[in-house]
Amino acid sequence: MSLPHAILTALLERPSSGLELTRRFDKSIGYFWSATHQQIYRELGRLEAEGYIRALPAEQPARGQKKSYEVLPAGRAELARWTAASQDPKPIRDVMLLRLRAAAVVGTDGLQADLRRHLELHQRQLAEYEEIQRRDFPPGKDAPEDRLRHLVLRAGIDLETFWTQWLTHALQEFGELPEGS
Amino acid sequence: MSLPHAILTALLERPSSGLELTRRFDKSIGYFWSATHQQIYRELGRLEAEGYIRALPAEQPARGQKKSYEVLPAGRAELARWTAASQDPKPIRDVMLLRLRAAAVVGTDGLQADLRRHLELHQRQLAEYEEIQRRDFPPGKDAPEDRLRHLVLRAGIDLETFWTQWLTHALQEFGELPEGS
DNA sequence: GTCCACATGTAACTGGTTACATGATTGG
DNA sequence: CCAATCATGTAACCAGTTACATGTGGAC
Repeated sequence: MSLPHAILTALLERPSSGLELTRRFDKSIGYFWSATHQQIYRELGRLEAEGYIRALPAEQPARGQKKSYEVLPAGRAELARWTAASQDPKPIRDVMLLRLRAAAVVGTDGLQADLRRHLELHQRQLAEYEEIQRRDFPPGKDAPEDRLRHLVLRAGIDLETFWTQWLTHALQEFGELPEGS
Repeated sequence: MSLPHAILTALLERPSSGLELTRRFDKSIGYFWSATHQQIYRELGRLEAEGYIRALPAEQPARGQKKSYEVLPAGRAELARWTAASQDPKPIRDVMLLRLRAAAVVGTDGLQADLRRHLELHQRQLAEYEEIQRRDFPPGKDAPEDRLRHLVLRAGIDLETFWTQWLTHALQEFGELPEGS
């Protein structure tokens, strides 16, 4: 049940229409909680029905018309409740690790190329995060509420750093592995 | 579409019944791809229908009777195909990061306790992985097919290490943050 | 014989994904 | 007026989750 709360957070940061939210979920919040426009519209409907948000201005009844939402007090309260509530961390769920485990049984043919591709993708993501860090969090001047946002960004940076290192390591092992087993 | 391939891998490592698989998915493979017994039985049915696996011995027709499965050549081929096929990495999807981002808007009240709890859980998981490493991969004698399994374990160790460090860092920031904002 | 653990399953629901539908606005 | 783009939505499907159902075999 995280998507509604991701949307509430985004709307508190800035009231938006469905499409604007969709675009923001392609970056920013989307870096650690992605969503498609179908999910977002469905969830906006539910949130409005529950009285957590409301459509902003003059009535725009239907399709094709832009409709912006803002968070109501009940929505803010629900988000605060959810943020403070205890939640268990989810175990890792990663396909590449599964593929490596499978490769230990059926052989490593063809895997190397995709490992290299993933390494490149993670390096690119890491560079993007570091660019954001340079731009939004120059050293030595974090405003107090920016501290938390910087913390989140650093998690992204550290995770991508982990992947690049691990994949590099994996490719080294592959270099030393006998062909196709 | 990863669960069937996780099951094929597990069955190749050792033919098993549904319940045995369920137990093995509580550790080992389950460390990076978990599954409940309901999922496993459903998937075993599909895999058998597709001719990737077959029930092992004398016919045991129904409920209450143990039923073991082994992988057929077609199943092994499918697993090899899947392992080698190019697949995009999934973006991060983490509730704690979302909660921190929300806390930047609605305040950090109550979050600190759960951060501490998560830190403990990740430390415990890390210790468990390191114990497995000591037991199964003593330094200096990795057999070639064990190399890949060790690589997977090291990913788990490094990820838990990342989380413990990041959570420690986050708690330090919280110590310096003004109360409840 | 009854209870409990073992073992296999069904049903209903939820969140996420993919494909498609429909209306409004704007540039040519 | 036509095509492209913006914007909102519907429908069908799939994987994972939760709750429950049913049968077997052994301990007492």
